[in-house]
Amino acid sequence: MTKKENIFKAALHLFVKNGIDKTPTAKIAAEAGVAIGTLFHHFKNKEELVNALYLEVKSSIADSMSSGINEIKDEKEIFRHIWDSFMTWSFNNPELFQFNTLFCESPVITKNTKRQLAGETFHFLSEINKEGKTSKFSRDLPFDFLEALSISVLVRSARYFIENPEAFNDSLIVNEAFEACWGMLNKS
Amino acid sequence: MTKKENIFKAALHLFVKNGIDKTPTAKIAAEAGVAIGTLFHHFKNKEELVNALYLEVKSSIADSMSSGINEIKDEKEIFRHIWDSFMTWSFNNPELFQFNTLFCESPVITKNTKRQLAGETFHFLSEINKEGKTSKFSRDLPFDFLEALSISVLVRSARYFIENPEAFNDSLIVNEAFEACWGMLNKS
DNA sequence: TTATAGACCGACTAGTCAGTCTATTGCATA
DNA sequence: TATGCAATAGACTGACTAGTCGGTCTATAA
Repeated sequence: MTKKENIFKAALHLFVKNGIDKTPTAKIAAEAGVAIGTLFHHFKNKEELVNALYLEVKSSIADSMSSGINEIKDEKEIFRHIWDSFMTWSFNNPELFQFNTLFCESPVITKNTKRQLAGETFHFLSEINKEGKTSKFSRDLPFDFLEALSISVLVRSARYFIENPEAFNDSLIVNEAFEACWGMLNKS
Repeated sequence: MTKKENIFKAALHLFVKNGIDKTPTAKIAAEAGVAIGTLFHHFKNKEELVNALYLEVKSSIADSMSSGINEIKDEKEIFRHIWDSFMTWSFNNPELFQFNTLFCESPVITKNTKRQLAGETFHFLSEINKEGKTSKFSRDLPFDFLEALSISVLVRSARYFIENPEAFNDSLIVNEAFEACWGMLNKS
């Protein structure tokens, strides 16, 4: 593992644990086993490090979600695929997941960087559902509202599974959680 | 308005706008039109100020939710009452709402203080729904999971209404949003 | 009129942190 | 071997911040 990767990993860990503002660059360097100068050799400043981490999250999550999605036709199945891949990704990358939920609204994340994740991660949702302004979900609400609600439920479910790993191994619970989300988006 | 109240208000405003860590006590004092010494006369330290603000949120929200809830018997109606009062409170107190969502998980909030809000605000939920370990919601999920999901949807809906005030004046949207949440918690 | 309490003031201190600077090492190519 | 660039190191600087301290001002009570 390169020193740069070490810095990355240490920063992720400390940011999630103590918050970005409460994490001195000196501590990041120390945990990475690297001198301060080295840290600032690889990243122009702290902000750049944070934003790099943010893009890392973004690409990691996008990778895991996009695979195989184009083959699926049925809408509920597509949404299920999104659900499953997000849950699995979150469960397997709890620190990246936490970094995302904790800091995706942080002002340290540049507008430039920002335009990409929270929106783009779930861009699939938009692509799939929006036709003009109409949603394919049957619940009669503005599309951006439904989108916001589903993201919020996706994220909260993932957090629950991280905190209760045994629930994630119980397919009855995972299914029912998905149905709960689906039931929110669609009239019965 | 007393100077203490001014400090309170300025702190709330700046914390929500810039974050707790990025708000120097000096700026709070300045915005409150008060000397630094005065701020520290009223609050032992910055942490105490934050925690005081937190308790303010808590009591404000609890006040608005508890009124009249005991008269209602029908379960869906009770949940609707919770829904309505939370939406109204959030809509009328957007800065308190934001303070809550932004900082309720912050480590600056003492464990002691913490034990009270996020849990207790929606304590109604628990009281009303839990009987032993069984939920009165028909969705077959652990109660704490359903509770987490409903809080998350409540909060996200409130945020949507704050950001889209015209939607909050459209009772069709408000009703349908409630039904969406209800549809998540209950099988059809 | 004097005494007491406590709200209020702001210059100051001690410490922290992001980022710089200068020096050294290793490695690749001429 | 010589040259030059990327990587590494860590002492250091300057800006900033939480909180202090000695003291003033005001209002009420004795």
